[in-house]
Amino acid sequence: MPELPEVETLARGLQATLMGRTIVETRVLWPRSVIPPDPAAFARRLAGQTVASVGRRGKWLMIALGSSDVLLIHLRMSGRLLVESEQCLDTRHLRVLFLLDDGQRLSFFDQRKFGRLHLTDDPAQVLGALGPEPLSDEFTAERFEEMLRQRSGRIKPLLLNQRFLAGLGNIYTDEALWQAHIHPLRQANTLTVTEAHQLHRAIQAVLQAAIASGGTTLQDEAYQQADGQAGEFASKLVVYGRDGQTCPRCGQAIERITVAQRGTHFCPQCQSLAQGLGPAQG
DNA sequence: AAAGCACCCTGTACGC
DNA sequence: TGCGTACAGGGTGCTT
Repeated sequence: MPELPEVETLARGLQATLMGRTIVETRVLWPRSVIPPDPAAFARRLAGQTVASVGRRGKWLMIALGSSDVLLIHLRMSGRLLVESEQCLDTRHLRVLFLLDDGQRLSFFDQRKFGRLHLTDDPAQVLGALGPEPLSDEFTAERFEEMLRQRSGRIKPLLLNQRFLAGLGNIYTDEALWQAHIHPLRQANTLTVTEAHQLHRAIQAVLQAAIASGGTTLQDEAYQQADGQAGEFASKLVVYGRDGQTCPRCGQAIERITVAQRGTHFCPQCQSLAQGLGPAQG
């Protein structure tokens, strides 16, 4: 599933390809993929617009256009964006198609139809509610520790909450918690200062390593970089999808439990719950 | 504030 | 073989 590293990789790839390109024509094959949901208006508004820049905020891809319009794209579960040549004819799961002035096309595929293309001149309305960027200068260990102190919920669902922190999904949350030796059910405000700092470092390390590998492409999965390449990080996952396999740190079997309706992978030995489920003592 | 659930979808994996 | 059902996932919105 596309999380921050996958969207970042995609944004970098698209930046090189799309900068300065003009959208000649837009074809919406699945109307619910676009916001506002009037495909004709969506297409009309995009016609003739030129790409000024491609960026990312959380899991949102941002394509800034020549006007004040921004095309915000969320891939959700199965969305894919590919720049293709004109003779590419695979239209399976194709939802939106942009014809570009250089003869190429930008194709939005989305098997499960959860993804959204949001055309707006006020991106803050969509992005404003997001928590801090985990790789930004503002996201310091001290700030993270402060954020955690104010929350009494379980750490895993909290990390998945995009209003708390932007960009983490199920895969990198499990990996970061493993790296920081923290059990997914730990209550956020019971983490020690040391643990909070470890988790902060783990989140940044996991995201940076994944970006360096071009993201994670799971088997039978849709995610691809803008040129269609698979990401290389899947082989470096330690806990995600590896239940039953041994923990490379201690040799214990990785377990899979359900937390807040999400499959959760962790090492019961390294990520002990013993240090504190309830409120901090003394 | 926290937690649970339904919803949006489809392909795959399973039981019968 | 083939049908029905459970499940995976991110995010929103509702209820408790």
